[in-house]
Amino acid sequence: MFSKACEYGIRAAVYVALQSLDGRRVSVNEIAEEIDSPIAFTAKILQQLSRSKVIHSVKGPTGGFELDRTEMDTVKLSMIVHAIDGDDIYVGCGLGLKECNANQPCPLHDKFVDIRTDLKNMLENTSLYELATGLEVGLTYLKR
Amino acid sequence: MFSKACEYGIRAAVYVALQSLDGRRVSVNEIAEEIDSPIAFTAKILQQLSRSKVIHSVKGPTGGFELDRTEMDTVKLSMIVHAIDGDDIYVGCGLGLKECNANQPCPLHDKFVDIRTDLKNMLENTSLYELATGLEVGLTYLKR
DNA sequence: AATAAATAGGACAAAAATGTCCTTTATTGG
DNA sequence: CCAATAAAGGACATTTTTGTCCTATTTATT
Ligand code: FES
Ligand code: FES
Repeated sequence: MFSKACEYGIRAAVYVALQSLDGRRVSVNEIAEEIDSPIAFTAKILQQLSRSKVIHSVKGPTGGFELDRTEMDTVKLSMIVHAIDGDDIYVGCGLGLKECNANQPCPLHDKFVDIRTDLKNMLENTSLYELATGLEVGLTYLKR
Repeated sequence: MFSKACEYGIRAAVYVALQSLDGRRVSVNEIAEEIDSPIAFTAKILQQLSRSKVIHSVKGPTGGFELDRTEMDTVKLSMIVHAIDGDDIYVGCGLGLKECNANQPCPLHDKFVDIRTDLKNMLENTSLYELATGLEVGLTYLKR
């Protein structure tokens, strides 16, 4: 469904949001540890997220990654997925035709578009805040 | 969503079904031509589908790939996806945790499972016959 | 100013997915 | 039997994704 990079990216962003709720800024090392991901690879992904304004980065001692409270509401999963995986998942044809086109649909088009639309809506309506709060309460996990 | 191999596999299987409706057996070359896919790679995928009993293969002159009419109804997309991409799409965690586990869910679990279940149902309820008939009537396309 | 801590970024490495080529095996028809 | 045809399969090549390592840059602290 999502690339590894995207999975790590979402988990990382949720962790940053969670810690930002307590006003804590977090380092790449801490993030990678807490979401159980390869450190250097995670660093690349955090760079991408930072460039796409999904999270903020601060250099130097006491630096790290953070998010302000208001952004946790406005940043939706769709932005993260788009920043890392691009828009294939939103506009691509399920059977791999050049583009999805309702005028010359592939045999799976109608059924596929239904699912894709649900997925898109879900991603567009899910904020980092929402995901972070479940974690805070101890109901969900970013690693096992 | 699906791998390239899986996309080609579905398109190939639908084309085989379509031609089998007319009692025509088709070669790898014809299939690759008609679904616009790389020949040798398509051959490998057809081998997989044949081994998984999704389609039948016949060697030698006048050989090729075919499906009997009754199988077109019983073969569902879920079988093709499972044969080629495995069961990740059915049982994997959306955020990449080792396995999807409702007792220790990732933050996206509930919402992800909804989508995944819809996708699973769609694949399990869609037969090759259904997809082939749309093609036959000229309403859908396997290449553009 | 010097040091140290932290992200940014480039170059490289490994693994997986995608794709190609060639030989083998089975089968048909002459 | 022989030749031709088509799938099966093994080995290899290319591309993409995933992952690592090292250096540069920024900045807080002393
Ligand atoms: S054309 Fe294939 S999903 Fe729309
Ligand atoms: S645990 Fe992540 S989707 Fe179920």
